[in-house]
Amino acid sequence: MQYWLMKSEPDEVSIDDVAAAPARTVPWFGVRNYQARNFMRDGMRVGDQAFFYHSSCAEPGIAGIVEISSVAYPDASQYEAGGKYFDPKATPETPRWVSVDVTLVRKTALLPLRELRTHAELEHMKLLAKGSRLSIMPVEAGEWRYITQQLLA
DNA sequence: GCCAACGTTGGC
DNA sequence: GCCAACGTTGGC
Repeated sequence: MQYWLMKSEPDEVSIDDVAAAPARTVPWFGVRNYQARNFMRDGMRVGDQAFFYHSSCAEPGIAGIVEISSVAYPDASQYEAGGKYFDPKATPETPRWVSVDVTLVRKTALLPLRELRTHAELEHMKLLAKGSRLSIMPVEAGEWRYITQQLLA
């Protein structure tokens, strides 16, 4: 069992959007970074859990917990000509980008990035590293436990 | 809106 | 394969 953190702009897909989706499940689409893609494709297993993180918004932070509910499959948005996520080099025969499905476990009170930064126990989190911009990253088991038990209790 | 940090592209 | 130029991310 691996733990993850996944960033989404709430203007695009928020934790409430996941809660409102059929079966509380949405495809995670639009990842266009190879490292993040490889985490989805090679690292994620059905049943893994992830922090759902709101980024690029007034109050960035952890907004809930989701579970990975599918293995990786081709991201449909890469084929949508004219769309924001279109990739002219991707074809159905040789897809370049993948999605996984995520299912809501629970929405939480927002745990702001500002707050995360104040905990010495979390100082090594990849999320908090200077210049870190990855949209999908692994979370250490100890960090996961600390955040879920002490901060999202 | 600014800008630091990082990733990608493409000429050579 | 180098690296400058450019584009993107994302907090502030």
